[in-house]
This record gives sequence, C-alpha cells and structure tokens, in this order.
Amino acid sequence: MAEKNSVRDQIIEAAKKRFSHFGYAKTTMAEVAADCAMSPGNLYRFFPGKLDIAEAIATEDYSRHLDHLRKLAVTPGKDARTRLHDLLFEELRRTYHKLERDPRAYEMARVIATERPKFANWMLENERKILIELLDEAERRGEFTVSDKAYTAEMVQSATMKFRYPQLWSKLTLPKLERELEGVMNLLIDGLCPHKASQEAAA
Amino acid sequence: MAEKNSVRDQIIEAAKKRFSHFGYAKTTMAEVAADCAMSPGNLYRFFPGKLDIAEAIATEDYSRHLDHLRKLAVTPGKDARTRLHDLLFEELRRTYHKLERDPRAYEMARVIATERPKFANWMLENERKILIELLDEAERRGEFTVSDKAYTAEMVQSATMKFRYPQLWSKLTLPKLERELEGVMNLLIDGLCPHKASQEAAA
DNA sequence: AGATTGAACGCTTTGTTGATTATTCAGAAT
DNA sequence: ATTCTGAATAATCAACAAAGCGTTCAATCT
Repeated sequence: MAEKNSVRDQIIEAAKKRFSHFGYAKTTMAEVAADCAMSPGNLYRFFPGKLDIAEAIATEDYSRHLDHLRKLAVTPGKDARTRLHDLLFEELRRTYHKLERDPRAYEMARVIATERPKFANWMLENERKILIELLDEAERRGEFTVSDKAYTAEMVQSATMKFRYPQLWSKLTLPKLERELEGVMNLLIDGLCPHKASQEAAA
Repeated sequence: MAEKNSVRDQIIEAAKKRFSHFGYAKTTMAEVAADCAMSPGNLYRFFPGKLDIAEAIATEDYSRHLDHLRKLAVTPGKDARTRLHDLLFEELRRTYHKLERDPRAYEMARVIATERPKFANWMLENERKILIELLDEAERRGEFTVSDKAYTAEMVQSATMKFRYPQLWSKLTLPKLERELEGVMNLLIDGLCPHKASQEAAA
C-alpha cells in the first residue's frame, strides 16, 4: 500500500524530469520506465496512460498554486477589493511566468487542455469556490452587494477569461495585461452606474 | 476608372461564390480567374494576393454589420443599458450564427485572423468607437459615470472577449453564451459595490 | 504605351513509406 | 495469487518525393 504510492511517486518524479527536460512528446514511456528500473508495461499498473502521468504532475503543481490563492483570498486586514485584486493578479502572473519561462510547460498545458477538457473545468471550479468565499465574506462585511454568489463568481471568471491563459489568446506583454486586468476589475467592482460613495479614501 | 472598379467587383463576386462553396483553401486563383474570363496573372493587377481578396470580401460584409451596430447604439427612446445590451448581443449572435451556419466562414475567419492580425484590431477599433459614443451620450444623460471613455470602452471589450469569437474559445451553446453575456453585462453596469439607487423600476 | 497573357519558379501541401512509440497481454518470476 | 516482464500490435510520427498552387514577368496583343 505504502509501497504502491512510493512507486507512483517515483514514476511521477522520473516523468517530471524527462518532461521538463526534453518535453512531453519527446519522452517515451520506455525511457520513464528505464529511469524507474522497470519495464514499460509495468507503468500501466500505476497509470492508465502517458497523459495521465502528465495530468498527475499538473494536478500536483496546481494544488500548491490553489493553496496560495486560498491564502490570498482570506488574508485578514485587507478589504475585499484588494483581496480580489491580489487573487486575479496572482492568477495572471503565475500563468504568464510559467508559460514564459519554459516552452515545456506551454506544451504540456496545450496537450492537457486539448486532450482533457475536463481538467480546465476542474481548475475553474476550484477557483470559483475561492471566489465565492471571498464574495460571501465581502457581503457579510457590507463591502459588496451580491445576491447569487455562485452565479456572480461565474461571471467574474467569464469577464476575466482573457487573463487566465494569457498567451493562448493574445500576444500582449505582461504590463499591458496587468493594465487591462486592473481596468476590468475596477469596472466589475464599481460598475458604470453612479455610485453611493464615489470615493471613500482618496489618499 | 469605373471599369476598373467593376472588374474588381467581378473578381470579388466570383471569389465569394467559390470561397463559400468550396472553401478558401480549395479555391485556386486559376479558377477565380477563369470565372472572370481572364488569366490568373491578371488578378494581380487588382489585388496584391489571394488573401487580399478574402479580406475585401470580409470587409464588405463587416461594413454592413457595423452600420447595423451603429444604428443599435443610437436608437432613440431606449436607455443606455438597453442599447449596450442590444449592441453586445447583436455582436454575439451575428458571429455565432455566421460561424454556425457554414464552416467556410469559420475557415475564412481563421485564415484572416492568423495571417492578418491587423484586421481583427481594426474591427475592435471600429466597435470601440461605437461604444465610446454610447458611453458619451449615456454620461450626458446621467445614466453612466465614466471618466475616461476610450479606456472604459477598451475594458468593456476586454471583459466581453469571450463572446466575440464564441466558438474559438469555448464549445458553449448560444443560450449558455447569452446567459453569461447577460450576467457579465449586468456586472459591468451595476458593479459589485452597493448602489445609489438599488432598483429603479422593478416591474 | 498599356493591358493582358501564360509558362516558369519556388514554396507549400499532399501522399507514401518506414520507423517509433504507446499500449496490451500471455506468460515468467516471486 | 500477485507482480512484473517484454515481445507483439496497432496507432502515430518523420522523412522524403511528387504534385499543386500562388505569384512573377518576359513576351504578346490591342
């Protein structure tokens, strides 16, 4: 039992090295198996297929990111606007840098996104839960007014789609993306209609 | 002079038929030339290349659409919210139906978008001008509060990206897209913060 | 002289073949 | 019985040849 898990981890580690070094397409199951001192066939006792190894790696990495986001969403001493800002910006920056830094990550992201569409949905759902919590608390404190939180969270995600996989949808640089996200966020919070309190703290 | 233009139009007509019937890739310059009873080489006196014929067709079609949008944006007797609604929905519906109806349109859209990135920018700019006018008038009437209209228009476009080329970014059906656009639009107008007038007309 | 042609050029796409690779499974090893 | 192997299989990929096409331009026509 504990053995099984350690073998699984060993495979993940070996694959991670290969994938990040040579890319997903250029690493073969035989190579990963050899790194683990086992036959290629044996890999299939631990994973249904090659893609599932990639997915496991992505899941592991993403979980850490998600924890980070959760912390940002509940940081005490910051108002809802700031926390929403931090959340959306962290999301943008992490994806941008990850894809910018190494082309391998880009390749894996593309493969998983096209072959496992459910995975992207799962990520969106996770982040939506965080958003809902944030909205919920913000309303309790009277910072936001939100009737249906789940729905609103979905709409916030919809409006910020462009910043989720930045370089898949545009060739904009990070500063330009940040400027846009800033603007969209302010619009989402303040809206176009005239406000109760136009400015609370100006300095 | 008048002759030159009629030849140009003849080429466009012939190409339009071929493109919509067999697709852009499967149409050859020789065929278009033959349809116009001229040699392939002669086409190049009227267009720099094949892509430019496609672009001319797209421009013609898009101009009509743009006129329609302009009318929607200035329809008298409707408030700004309704006009913004009509504008964004018309944009979504026309693109959706166009790409849904025939796969040829999808092919041409993709080719032009990838080979002529400027074209997509030009479309965005045109629509932004309409948005700016709408915002401008809305502010004069006190319906919206917008300091920098050009910037705000850009942000509205950014937040509604997902609905601009619907089937390039998701596999959602039109009803689902409409539901989302409705939500995003309301969020953009009303914002998350508490409002001056919570509800003006409830029935 | 200006307009038009169509063969020639080089690039891209397509079709084909051979090799690689993910995956399976009958059997060996423990 | 369970764990593992590695040759067999079927699918995918890479390399190359051939064909097709967009584009050009020297020659022809008006």
